Amino acid sequence: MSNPRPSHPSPAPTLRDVAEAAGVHTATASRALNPKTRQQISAETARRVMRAARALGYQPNSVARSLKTSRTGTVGLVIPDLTNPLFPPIVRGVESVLEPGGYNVWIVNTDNDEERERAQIDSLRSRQVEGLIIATARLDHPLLRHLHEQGVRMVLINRQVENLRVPAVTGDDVTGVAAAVHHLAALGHTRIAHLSGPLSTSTGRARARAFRHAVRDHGLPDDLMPECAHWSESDGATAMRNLLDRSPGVTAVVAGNDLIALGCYDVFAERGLSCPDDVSVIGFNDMPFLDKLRPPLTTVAVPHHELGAEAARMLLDTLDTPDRPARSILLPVSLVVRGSTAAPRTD
Amino acid sequence: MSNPRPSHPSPAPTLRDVAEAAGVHTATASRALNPKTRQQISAETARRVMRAARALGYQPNSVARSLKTSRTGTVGLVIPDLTNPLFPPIVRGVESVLEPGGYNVWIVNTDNDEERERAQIDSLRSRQVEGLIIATARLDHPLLRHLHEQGVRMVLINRQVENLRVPAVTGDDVTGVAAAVHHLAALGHTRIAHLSGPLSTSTGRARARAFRHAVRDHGLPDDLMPECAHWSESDGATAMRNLLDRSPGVTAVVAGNDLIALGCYDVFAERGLSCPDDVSVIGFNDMPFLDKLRPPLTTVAVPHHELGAEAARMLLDTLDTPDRPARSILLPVSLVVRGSTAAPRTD
DNA sequence: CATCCCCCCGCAAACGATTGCGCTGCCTCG
DNA sequence: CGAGGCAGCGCAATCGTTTGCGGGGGGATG
Repeated sequence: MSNPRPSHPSPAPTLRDVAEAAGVHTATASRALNPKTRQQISAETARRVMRAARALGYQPNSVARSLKTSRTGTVGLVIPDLTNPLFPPIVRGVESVLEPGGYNVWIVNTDNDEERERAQIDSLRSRQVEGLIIATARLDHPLLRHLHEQGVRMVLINRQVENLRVPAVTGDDVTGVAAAVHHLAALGHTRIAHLSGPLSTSTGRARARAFRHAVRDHGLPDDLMPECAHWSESDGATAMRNLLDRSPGVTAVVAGNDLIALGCYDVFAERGLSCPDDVSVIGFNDMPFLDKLRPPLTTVAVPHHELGAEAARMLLDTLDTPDRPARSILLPVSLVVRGSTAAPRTD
Repeated sequence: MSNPRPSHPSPAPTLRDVAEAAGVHTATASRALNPKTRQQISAETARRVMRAARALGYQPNSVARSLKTSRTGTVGLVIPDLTNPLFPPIVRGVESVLEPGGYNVWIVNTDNDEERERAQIDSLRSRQVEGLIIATARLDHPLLRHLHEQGVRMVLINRQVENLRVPAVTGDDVTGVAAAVHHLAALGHTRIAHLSGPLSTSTGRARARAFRHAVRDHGLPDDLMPECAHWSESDGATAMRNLLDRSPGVTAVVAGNDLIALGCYDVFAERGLSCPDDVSVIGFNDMPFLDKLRPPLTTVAVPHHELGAEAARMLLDTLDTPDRPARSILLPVSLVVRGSTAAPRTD
């Protein structure tokens, strides 16, 4: 017979209840339940306690435990928007190393809003997270510096902050962009544009700078670099429209990321342009299902899962040994050539 | 001058520190800081306390607060895999109503593994979440019943459990599948298959049943219903291969979800079949970027954000008034016709 | 048989906040 | 001038665990 009135549950059993049921003191019960301290207790007593615990369905109250031990076993993961397919793999990567390491991950979204970011991080801190992994793309604002000064352990993903010795892990944007430009140049393109992400983000700026260097290295013009207001399909589309209107000679574009590239696809459809025959496009990130697009999108694959995993490893390191000097690492990316790039039309 | 040794941070200030700085008792400080109780304190004192708090950078320790008040302001959100594009919108939907409601959301992944699910839920409970939103697809297993008996407040997404009065919100699968079948039948298809999701999931079973009814209503055969082992592209592909081998006459398929439909695309590419000319496909869910596929996938759009938001509203309701009878709601879905469906070839 | 040691276990103090209760002192009113 | 009331604040208990310390009892040893 199941409980007919689940709305009036008996309160959850506490350690006291277990101790009483086993006829011991709470201290003894506590030690018996903790594998680390169990050897201080006679096997017989330990058995009795554990039996009582399981009979009562005892679950330790980790709020109380955290208060006493001042360890929560929790780290915060700050991302802009879970809905961006970029981030779920990062999240899973982080979890894949933190959970076996005994930590749980608390995810918050900031929507790239400074105020929300502050509020969310405050909330995480008041919940006593032991560390932070920050994967938001905003360039340096005082918050990070402030946190660092307060001794908050953290590691950054996809973001560097100038003059701040905080560990960071990022994809090798420079090499990725260079590979993309080289690929297009080798196909014979001479007027290559870059639809950059917002230059207020560290990633947007890095890729734009890398693009400029890459085209210069090939002796190509570096003035075709409109900026998208956001990393979104619609902003990519409007940037592409403007570009086409103002610089009709463009035959290839390196998009700041895959979403921006998708925006280009929309414009092609609008204007009856053919990709890759009329214009080639390269994305960035290699988010899922790009191989099923029309045409399949050539892009730069970034190892997002690894990005997350590596960041998590670095955080574990800094939690273990806080004095370790902050190192930053760059993960290799790779150009994956699909169907959205081809030699320019020769007419 | 920034702190040169962030590895030895001064411990975070406590309410005591604030109280001492303001020259009052902790009780007074507590009341002064809490807007609800602030009127018990003289304006002058309150000001002094608040000033001291902000000077010290005081952040209330919500672990201690939770222990005392036995309220954590946290609810758990249990999903199978954040990487499945289905879930991020649900997550955001949940957050969009819970955060304004004063709650924070803790997300966990189960990977559809029973053991992981149990462990994750245990972890959430030990952290004293006040409610649970469960969006995993496994059919009834004893865990849910157990939780319900223990009086755990929860609401289910995309899942019903038989004989259990737990609120649930789901998409209207029956109507969606019927619309898909009707669309195909109207185009002239007579041999329509269903690549069902795993029948161990509530969704898989519901859609399969709905499909059976729908084809019968149209006087069509109901024996073309292979089951996919998982909701994945690769399992969709193998099911499609088998189907094609055994029932070459099939001209249209209703896939259990979009991923399975994508698996069909892979098989078409392998075998040189044309979609929709040789065979039509309909997906389910309308995950992002389906309009950019080759061909754009016809699918049934499920309002995932709303699913999450509605579930969150129901959870808020049950948290407020636990005795309210559990109601379940069905959200309307809609067929969105794109390029993957057409009349069968007439040869 | 006495001594010592060590194994088990209980005592009690924390962790940082909240909150019912009661005390003080001032103001008001009869 | 005295009594009552109330505003403002402090006292101390409490939430559920963990953990240093000490004590009692049993076994081994001389």
